[in-house]
Amino acid sequence: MTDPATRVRVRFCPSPTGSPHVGLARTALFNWAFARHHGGTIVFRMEDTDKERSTQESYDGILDLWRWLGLTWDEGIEVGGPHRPYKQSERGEIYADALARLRDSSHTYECFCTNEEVDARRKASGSKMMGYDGFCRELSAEQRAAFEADGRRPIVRFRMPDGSITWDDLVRGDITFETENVPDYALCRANGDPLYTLVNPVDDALMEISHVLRGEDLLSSTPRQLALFEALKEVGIATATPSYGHLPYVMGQGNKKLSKRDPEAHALAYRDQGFLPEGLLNYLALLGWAISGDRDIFSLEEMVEAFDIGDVNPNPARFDLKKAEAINASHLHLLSVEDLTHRALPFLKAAGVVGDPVPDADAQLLELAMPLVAERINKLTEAVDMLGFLFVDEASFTLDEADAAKLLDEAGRQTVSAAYDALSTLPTWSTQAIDEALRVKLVEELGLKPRVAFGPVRVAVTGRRVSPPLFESLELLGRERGLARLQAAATP
RNA sequence: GCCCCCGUUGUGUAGUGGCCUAGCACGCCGCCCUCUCAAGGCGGUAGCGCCGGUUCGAAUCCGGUCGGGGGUACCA
Repeated sequence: MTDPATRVRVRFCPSPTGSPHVGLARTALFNWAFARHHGGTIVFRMEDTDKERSTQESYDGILDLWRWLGLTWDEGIEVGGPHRPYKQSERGEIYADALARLRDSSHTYECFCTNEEVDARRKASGSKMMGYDGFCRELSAEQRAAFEADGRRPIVRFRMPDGSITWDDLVRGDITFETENVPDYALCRANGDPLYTLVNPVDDALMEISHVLRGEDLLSSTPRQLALFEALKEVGIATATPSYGHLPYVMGQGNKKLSKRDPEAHALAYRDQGFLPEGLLNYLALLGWAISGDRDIFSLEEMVEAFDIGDVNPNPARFDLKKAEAINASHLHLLSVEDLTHRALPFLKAAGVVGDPVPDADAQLLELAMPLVAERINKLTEAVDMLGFLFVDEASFTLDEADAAKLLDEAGRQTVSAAYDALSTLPTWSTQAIDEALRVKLVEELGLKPRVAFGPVRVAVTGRRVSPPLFESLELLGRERGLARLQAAATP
């Protein structure tokens, strides 16, 4: 439970390795909503201590994602603040100092063991414990000298205390580990590089983080960090221990964690597919949280208002693309046509549907056409497929092969030809007039069922079986282009 | 193996001892609407892992069991 007297400070702390995962975005969202709900501060620091795996591309991708989603932060990379720098790769001296203090207070020791030696000892002793066995805890001067003479460079290990460690997890309640099950762990590589195990708690301490909301995958490292915090307080680096809350896993198909290999795991892909940030965010919020029993469409503001970390469900959540799309569609349909047009524009430009900059003629046509598709698209990219036929110049207009093959057979071409006859002398080129003329000719005179009558005409005019409404489309296309397409499709 | 977490329809969830013959949403199926596709409307499908216990009464509390997941790195 959050003590209102505690000022809330949370952090985003991604590692710039690979493309950002939807689980990472979900974690960021919950931190964001939690902090905003409590009027707290959000710190953004980049955990780039793994030089091997960190990339600039990943770093940029993470920032792009946060900006697209609108997950703002108050302190940290790009914006600065009292605890700079906010990239761990630039905080080497801070970690070296922490390490020195921990060593001087005997909370750490140097370890020369190789994994092979640890494994061999475990096998020999028949121990069930998998981690480090504490062999180097109390090394004699002779043993050290022997290792050093052997050319070995030690790593630094944290000396876990005896007893048990319990914390009241914000989403799971009391969790207890016996420290005998938590081996001494590495804080620093043999080459001197500090590890996540050290830098994450040290920075949380120094940046005065009050609440750590993170993935369940980090749950079992919490006792180690809690123990480290005690040591950090002793040596004057930490003043308080943050509260921890472990968010449920985001699972993929079957029962495995959604991995980077799964295409739906990549958060930025949703932007590129034409999801709305509010749509993705809303869906992500549903992965472990609900605003109420009978509603699942809500805005970020509503989420901030209602969010309580204690309501988060600890069960792992399966990522369901269909539901994500449905949620996104609901948000899309909530948009005004102007807003929708504005948002779809980048996709229309990128696909070459409209010019860039947008010519007046394109803008005017778009204003008329967008209302026709607004209700029938679920993602912004679908506007491209729906509207392309209106903007393409006649020379490059093509029919979808499969659709044409299916509907523009001999009978279909005759229907299109009849449609041409009905429209070629139409006095007024309007939706209503086109509607009436085609119905009289095709339905009444030829006796065709409406769906049979209009199918071929639709393909002739829009190029596809799925399109905006036919009569409106014809009106927007204009008499000349509309008739030309009918004529072209009527002849094999 | 050891440690930890989790367990409501296919999926996400609501549910904190009686309002639950378990609600909502997505999905799926059917119908209506209909110029296609959507949207919209209506209806249907399917669930408290299991076994004990506590209680007048349990999805809700307790114990056990089974199942799933994660951790067990000089990754984060």
